[in-house]
Amino acid sequence: MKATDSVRLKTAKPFPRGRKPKAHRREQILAAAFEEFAANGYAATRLEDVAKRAGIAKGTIYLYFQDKERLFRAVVRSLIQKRLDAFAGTFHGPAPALFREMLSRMYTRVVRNERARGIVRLLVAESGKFPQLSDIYHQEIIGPGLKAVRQVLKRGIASGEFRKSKALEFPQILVAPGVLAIVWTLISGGRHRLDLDAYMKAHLDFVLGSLQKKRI
Amino acid sequence: MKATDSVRLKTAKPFPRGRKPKAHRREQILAAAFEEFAANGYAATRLEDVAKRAGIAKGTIYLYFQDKERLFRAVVRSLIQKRLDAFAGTFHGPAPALFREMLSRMYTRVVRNERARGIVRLLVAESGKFPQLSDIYHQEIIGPGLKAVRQVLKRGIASGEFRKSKALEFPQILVAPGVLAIVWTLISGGRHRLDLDAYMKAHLDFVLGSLQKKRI
Amino acid sequence: MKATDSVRLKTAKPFPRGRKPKAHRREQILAAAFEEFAANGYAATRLEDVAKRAGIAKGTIYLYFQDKERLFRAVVRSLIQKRLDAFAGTFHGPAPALFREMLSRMYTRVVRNERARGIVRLLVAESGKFPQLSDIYHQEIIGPGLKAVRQVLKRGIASGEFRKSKALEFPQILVAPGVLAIVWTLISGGRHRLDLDAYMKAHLDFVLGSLQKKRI
Amino acid sequence: MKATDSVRLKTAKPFPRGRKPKAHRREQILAAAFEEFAANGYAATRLEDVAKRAGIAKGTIYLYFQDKERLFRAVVRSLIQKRLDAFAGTFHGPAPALFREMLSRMYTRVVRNERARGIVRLLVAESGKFPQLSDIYHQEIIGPGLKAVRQVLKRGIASGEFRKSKALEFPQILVAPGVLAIVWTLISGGRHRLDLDAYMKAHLDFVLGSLQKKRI
DNA sequence: CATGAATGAGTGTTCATTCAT
DNA sequence: GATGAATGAACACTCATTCAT
Repeated sequence: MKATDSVRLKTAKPFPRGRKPKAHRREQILAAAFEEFAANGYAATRLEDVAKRAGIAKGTIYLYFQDKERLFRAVVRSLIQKRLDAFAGTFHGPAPALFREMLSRMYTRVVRNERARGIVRLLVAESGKFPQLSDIYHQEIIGPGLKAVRQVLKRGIASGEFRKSKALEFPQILVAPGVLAIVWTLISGGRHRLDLDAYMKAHLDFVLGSLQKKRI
Repeated sequence: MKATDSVRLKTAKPFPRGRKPKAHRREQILAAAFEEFAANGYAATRLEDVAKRAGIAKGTIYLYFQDKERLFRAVVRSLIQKRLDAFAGTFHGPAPALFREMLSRMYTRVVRNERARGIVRLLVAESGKFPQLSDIYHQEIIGPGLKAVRQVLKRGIASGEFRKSKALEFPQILVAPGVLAIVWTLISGGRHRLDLDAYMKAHLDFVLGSLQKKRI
Repeated sequence: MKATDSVRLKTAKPFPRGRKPKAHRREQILAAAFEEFAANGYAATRLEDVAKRAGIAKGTIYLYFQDKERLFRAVVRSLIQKRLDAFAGTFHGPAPALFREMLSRMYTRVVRNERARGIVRLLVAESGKFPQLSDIYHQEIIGPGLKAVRQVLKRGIASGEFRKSKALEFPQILVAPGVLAIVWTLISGGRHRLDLDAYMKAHLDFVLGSLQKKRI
Repeated sequence: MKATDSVRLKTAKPFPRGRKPKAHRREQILAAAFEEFAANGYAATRLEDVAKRAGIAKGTIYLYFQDKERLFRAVVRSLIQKRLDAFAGTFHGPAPALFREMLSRMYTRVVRNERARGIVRLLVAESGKFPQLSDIYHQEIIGPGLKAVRQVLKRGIASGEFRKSKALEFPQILVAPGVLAIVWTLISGGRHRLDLDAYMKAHLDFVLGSLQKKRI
């Protein structure tokens, strides 16, 4: 069972009319809306489809959100609730292993995560119309993420495991193959699928190959 | 003899007509359409705006394209007319220099090129609705591009300048920072701008750092 | 000598494409327009199709007719140019034979004539929007036609060949089967075709059976 | 617009929303659509006018019908719900009286019935674009109707009241004056009105005059 | 609270009409 | 005269939003 998108579970509540508790209804709508927005983009998403997916009536959405745009903003906000855990600080071990662990998490949580890819699609597709979208993500996700990468890098340099690298200035470079994999997956739609296991290995190999001091 | 409801005729008012050469009109529309589609996405683009941008009337579009979707497809097709020039084959020099040149072109032609970024935005945003979109790009651009990268890599390995690398299997990894830069630029909209000169240097530095055999 | 080509005096005919004389062009358009109007009705007829059928450009129509409605009216007017020849007055023979001849002409010229059926279709379809359409036809065709029928009937009664009949008041009744045949043909579109020869015979038989005094 | 029959809908009430029982709404639209289609033909009918006549908003139509064409087809189908009752089988009396009764019904139900005349107008005007239209009517109305006429004729012949007639083969001929009256009424639009009472008498008189064996 | 029928502004598309060539 | 590209009003159809139930 995937934790990623629990929305598809058509929870078989035996309630004939018994509605879910109100707090849940809002989440229900947000989840459905996210899937629709991520799949079709803002403009092409019809609230009717969101309602259908959420298993409610069209008008019900308006009991929880003023209009389509507010719903979209709420979706965006709802997506960043799960913060990155302070990573580097809690891990004690060799920097390469740390980096490996970090990448592994990135692939599991982001690259392989349909929900996360949907967010990236929305970011790319809708940041023109909704600039705050990217602002939020820069502040909440991208910034902290890159900071964590840089910390690992720093630690590796400090410990002598890594050589100095311009990547300190642009930690994006270290994770870029992951981003490419996301974009690739988004675009290909399954027709030119990457072997993500091998790809991640190559990614790690390549990055460590550049960071680590070479044998004699 | 009078018709009962001849009322519907609201004679159009005069406006300069047929001033542009006909052959140019189609390109004009394609260019305007590309800008609108790239900026707003397929669904959110109004043909009226395309027409306005092209400096023509809404109906004129339909003289050149059957409908909105065909216009979109035509735009997509028009974007790939400039083929990648056969690159590696014509260049004779050290592999690192070749790679540097290749990257430099990628940044100039793609990353720094608003048109190219627009294409990427369209690919990400619309490949759900228009799968052929990505198929075309895989075949025409991405495939040949990666092939070129792999050739350079191969040549470097053959000449002993590069060590063997898993990147041979996934040449994407070598250019991934460029892709990230594109996505970054698309998302940021100018608010978190990358210093592309420094970034490209870091990219090159990093990649060569991984590919090249190290001095003692 | 034809009146048409005696007028050429000034114009040295520099026509590169050698167009037909102008008078013909108008007829050409009218003919094409009639076919389209009769087939599709006024509203559903596109001037582009009329032009195509006439083998000319769309704009050319406007050199001969102010607008679609005037074209339609001109078509209507053009259709009644061939007057009914004064029929009963010129024929001298037994009334039944006269009636037979009259019906025969009706079937040949009207019922079997696609053009005439097209006119009927237009009358039925467009007389709501163009009331004058039927006025013209009442005056030019239907009225004279019925008058002729009544004359034959009168003559037959006067000569003792026919008995007195209420059909004198409503001569329509005598030709009604012909009208039905027209409507039937218009509606059926070839799928429930009437055997018009047999049908006309039955029509004549029936009408004469009612008009003629019976044997003992 | 036709002032003739818009009278039926007196729903001038500007009620905001959802006031009518849902089941009724569909009939309401069908009725309004029929009147518009019958008056203007398919192409010239605007759905906005249908909506206005039905006292609803344009979009509401689309809650009940997929598009204009489906609405049209539904209208056509709705028009044939009232079948001809099995006529001849239930009537026991002299054939002439039976025929008189039959004609009387025809005039009351069809010739004098604006709705029925509207159907005929649609048949004539739209059977080119909608061939099924006439197929349906042939099967449901015209065929059974003619069969009934033929039955009466047969019975009269069997009882010796009628003489043998070619009309057995073409029962259309017996009712043709009724069809002519419909077409006449459709075309005239009230300007050359037939005296239908007298006309029907003449029709009956004429037909019986042909069918019945004559005195001595 | 929830519903979903109803609304009507908005957009894609057509086509009568114009006019530079 | 003849052309047909260009125009823009008009109309079919969609969908965010409302509100009586």
